[in-house]
Amino acid sequence: MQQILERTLAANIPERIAEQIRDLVARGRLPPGVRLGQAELAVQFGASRMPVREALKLLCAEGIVVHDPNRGFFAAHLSSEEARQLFKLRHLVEDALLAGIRRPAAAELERFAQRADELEELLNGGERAGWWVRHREFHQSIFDLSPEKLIVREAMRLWTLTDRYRSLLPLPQRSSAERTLVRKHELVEALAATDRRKVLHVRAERRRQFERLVLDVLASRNL
Amino acid sequence: MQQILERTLAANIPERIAEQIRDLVARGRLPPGVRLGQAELAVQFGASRMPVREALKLLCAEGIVVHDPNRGFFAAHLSSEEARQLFKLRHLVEDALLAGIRRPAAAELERFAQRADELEELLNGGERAGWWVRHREFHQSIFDLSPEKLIVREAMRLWTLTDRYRSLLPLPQRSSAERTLVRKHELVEALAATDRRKVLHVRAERRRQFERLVLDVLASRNL
DNA sequence: CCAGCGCATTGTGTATGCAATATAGACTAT
DNA sequence: ATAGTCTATATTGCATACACAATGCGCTGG
Repeated sequence: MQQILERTLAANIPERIAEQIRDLVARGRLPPGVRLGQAELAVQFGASRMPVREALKLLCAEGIVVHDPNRGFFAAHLSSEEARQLFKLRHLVEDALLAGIRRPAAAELERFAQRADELEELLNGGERAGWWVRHREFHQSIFDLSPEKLIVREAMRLWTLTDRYRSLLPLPQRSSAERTLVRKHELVEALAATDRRKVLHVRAERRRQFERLVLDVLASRNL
Repeated sequence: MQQILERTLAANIPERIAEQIRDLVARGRLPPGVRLGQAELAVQFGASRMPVREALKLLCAEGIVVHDPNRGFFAAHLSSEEARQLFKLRHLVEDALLAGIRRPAAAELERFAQRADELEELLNGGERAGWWVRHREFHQSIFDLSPEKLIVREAMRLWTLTDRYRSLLPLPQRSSAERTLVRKHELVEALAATDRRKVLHVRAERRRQFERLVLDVLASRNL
């Protein structure tokens, strides 16, 4: 089970570990409520308990891990109530953010289109693993068109928090996935036309669709 | 300079230390950009470097401390740009929050009025130290009228972040302080009447006033 | 047989030690 | 004189070690 630290851009160990754990949680690999033993994780990541501890504290601050003092760290539980509030915040923050994005340069537009194509490829290839991270990157790069960096960070934090709920969702159907991709290209076109209203609208619709799916699943499981 | 850990409700050491440092930063005792050496703080708080480190990481996640890997922790800088974005978020979040508060029970109303009076007393006594923490508590108790606990936490986080900027402000003039108090009692009345719109309006106005003051000071100092 | 208590075990929280990295100052060469 | 480099020092980051708290189990007594 010895899982090695994958090479990433982050220089320091705690962040790398946090990234890994975040991913494991997001992909449902570490189910909600599970105990996150420090020693166990330490050997899994080939580090000592201290960086692991710091990573857990980080995730704790992000809200995807909870910490009972003297008892330990646990993967945070999911609830429809939390989901609702998270989405409410996301709607507020992302709408405000997208309302103020600048027009992308030609090279950036190129890159957006390219990324949208990549996403299409990944989807056709049936790879679900890489999909969500690329998906996230794609939208982050859109957010980055805003000069309000602090708000962008906030938006991404909320994105991460809601992302945990994706693991609940069934695999996206082929048809719905295609609809999503159409929307992505719609988005790129809107960006090209500097049609902020359109960008905002497309994103908001997508977000609300996601929200509906999540809340439905949660309701059906009495969470 | 041996500063002892004051007794507080928090059980664990890192949180207590974080609280202290947060306070020192908020009161301008640790000016922006200053180096926060781990060993130094450790001896000041009579603890070892590890809890201090965790406290710093905590504050780092909160955004009032920044961390250059392998270089150390520093008190975060202030900037009008950050302030603007923080206030933008506060406006969004608090407006949404206050729009959904419930009517306080009779006992709670009593408590609000009492707190407003306490604030008046503190102001007359010229005590500036206790004022801001009471002020904060007062508004937190209003936020707590919302069932959306996660959003309340978010609001308080943003409150803390903007609170750093208070240290820039000159001492409130007597007259303006009285105006503020009038507004507080206005607020309590609006709460009593379940007039959400009024509550929202009073708070929003206050917030924008604070924002203006902060941005003016920052502008005058070319920050 | 069950409830309550005490002990052992497990795991967290904190302290200390050591290696690695950044910083400052002096020295050298251009 | 100034820029560059090398070295000494201070500080961070991680690992190890130890103290303490919580949990679970067995034992005893009712």
